[in-house]
Amino acid sequence: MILLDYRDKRPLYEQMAEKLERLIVNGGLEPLTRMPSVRSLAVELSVNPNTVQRAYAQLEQDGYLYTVSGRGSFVTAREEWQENRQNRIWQEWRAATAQAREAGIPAERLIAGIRQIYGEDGQ
Amino acid sequence: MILLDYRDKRPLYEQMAEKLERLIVNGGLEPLTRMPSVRSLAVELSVNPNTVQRAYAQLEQDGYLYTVSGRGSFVTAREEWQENRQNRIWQEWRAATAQAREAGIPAERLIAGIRQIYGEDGQ
DNA sequence: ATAAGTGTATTAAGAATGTTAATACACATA
DNA sequence: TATGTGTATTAACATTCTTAATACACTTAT
Repeated sequence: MILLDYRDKRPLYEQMAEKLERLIVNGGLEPLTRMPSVRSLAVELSVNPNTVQRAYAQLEQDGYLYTVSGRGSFVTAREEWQENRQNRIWQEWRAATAQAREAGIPAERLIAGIRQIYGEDGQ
Repeated sequence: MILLDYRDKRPLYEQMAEKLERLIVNGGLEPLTRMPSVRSLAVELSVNPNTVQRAYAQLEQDGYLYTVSGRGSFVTAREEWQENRQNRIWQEWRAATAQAREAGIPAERLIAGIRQIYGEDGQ
């Protein structure tokens, strides 16, 4: 399913969470399907079950997974995690924009920045 | 000059740097004037000189101070630190905007956000 | 020259935090 | 009731961070 990189200096659970998130965002994990159990994935990757649990908890916190007690963890429906993700990013963007205003960057410059970033190739 | 808050859980140097930055940004410290020496401010606040040094180093890194060897640390000219500050904030804003694009937030929503944030009272 | 004032580099001790593992618990279902 | 699920708790270990002690380098006034 995923592969850990031991040259990566980040903690295992963070690395796992990031790889799984990317997998979900890129459609590599079908919504509503069950994730591997904490223990089975732990065996597969040779780590402690708690490490997998922590990665799952992070993904659940971010809305990518949900858990049914005793049955397992499942991938959230696309529309749902997409909305959560957009809300998080939107909050951060607003904070960055408020800072820009406070620093005296004119609104016109921001709008020009949007044109540039949204214009680069795609869209 | 400044006062440390011991209920604040952040490290001393960070607290000092933040308070001094605010002081400079708000015009409480005249550009081109000398800062208190590392040792004198350390005595005044009852901390180790290295702690003050670290705060000063941070401020210098961010362009708020500059140092003349053997003579002391001085407040940077307003235009200069303002430009540094805007550059930092601009970089962060661009990153946030690129993320917004990747998450599928439409450009129009961002532009509306700018109107709202820049419109709130002042301008 | 030299003393006193500046910032800075180096090192170490200690504290605080973060990460992983061990273990036991609670729930669901075959 | 046995097996499979996620979760809570605790502890050990590692890592990072913070502060202090000390010595160094430079400038300037005496």
